Amino acid sequence: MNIGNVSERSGLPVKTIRYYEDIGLVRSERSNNGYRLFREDHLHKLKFIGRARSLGFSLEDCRELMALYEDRECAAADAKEIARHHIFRVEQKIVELQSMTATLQRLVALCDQGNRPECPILNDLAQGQSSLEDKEMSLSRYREEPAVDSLGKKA
Amino acid sequence: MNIGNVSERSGLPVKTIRYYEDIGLVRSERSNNGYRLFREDHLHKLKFIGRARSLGFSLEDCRELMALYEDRECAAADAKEIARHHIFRVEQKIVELQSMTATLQRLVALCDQGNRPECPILNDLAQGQSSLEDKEMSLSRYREEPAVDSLGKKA
DNA sequence: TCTGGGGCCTCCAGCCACTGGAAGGTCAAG
DNA sequence: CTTGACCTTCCAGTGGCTGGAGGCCCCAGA
Repeated sequence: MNIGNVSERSGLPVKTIRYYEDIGLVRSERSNNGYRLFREDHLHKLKFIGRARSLGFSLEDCRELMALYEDRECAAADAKEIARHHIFRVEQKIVELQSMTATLQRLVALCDQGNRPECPILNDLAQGQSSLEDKEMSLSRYREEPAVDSLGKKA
Repeated sequence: MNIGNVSERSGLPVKTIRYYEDIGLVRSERSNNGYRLFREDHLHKLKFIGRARSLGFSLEDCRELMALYEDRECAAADAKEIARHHIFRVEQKIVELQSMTATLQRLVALCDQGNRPECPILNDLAQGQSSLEDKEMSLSRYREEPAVDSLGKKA
């Protein structure tokens, strides 16, 4: 298989596959013309990575999970550990984002009520306490773990 | 005020403040020795940005919000629009993350039940359907909006 | 007056996970 | 023989910082 074919069958962009090879996440042979040559098991690995990525695992996580998958001894416990840790990070992130939207929604609601000369959103950002009853949110820092990275990508 | 002072009072790292100046988000004067010189209104702006960032707004959002804050006419509606759009993105992100943890938790639960020779997590990643009843999750792509970026940072 | 230590400066490189583009080689169809 | 799709490499950029090198500046203490 050439890379375009693998891309189609794995759902990963061509550039991404090349990038994964670059950082040593997958390997490939070469045919005489210099083109990358992929076999079924390469494709399999790429799908594995794609699935793990879609669940939010980092590429380093993927590397570990793949290694576990390769040498199958006692892998389950380790994989579970990685997954559990990942769940923890994702849940933290969710709480954080929920807290954000809650605050923003209160601000927008205040805006909707109108009958105020100034914008409550901008005021809150400027003073950090103008319009909201519970001010804990404002200016609170979210500087914890490296956390879960964004999965939003352009298709 | 020197930059260290501003850093302390705004809660933003020195490097970050310099970076914000670099990208033209804030300005500063210079004293004779070449040190950056900040006044109260610079500090005010930096706090504004810090608060907006803590609510998940991008630096581009911050730029817009600040511009709205500067020239106060009809700013409220625009600010609300930005906030609303931001809420939308964050909520999408939350749903996405919830779906992830749900899947992962099912996998970990399967792992905990034991009495399987192989690890359900790794199997699912490898086949995308081995252990889960509802397979929609696996290999589903999350390629939408540029989305909300990670807020996890090292302190 | 010297010295040390802290704060400040600029510039460069790196993080993650790609993505875009330029410049060029290869291959199959018409 | 040309066209156009596909492949190659390499370089640069994204966002939002962060770390480090190398070098001023300034003040307190000996």
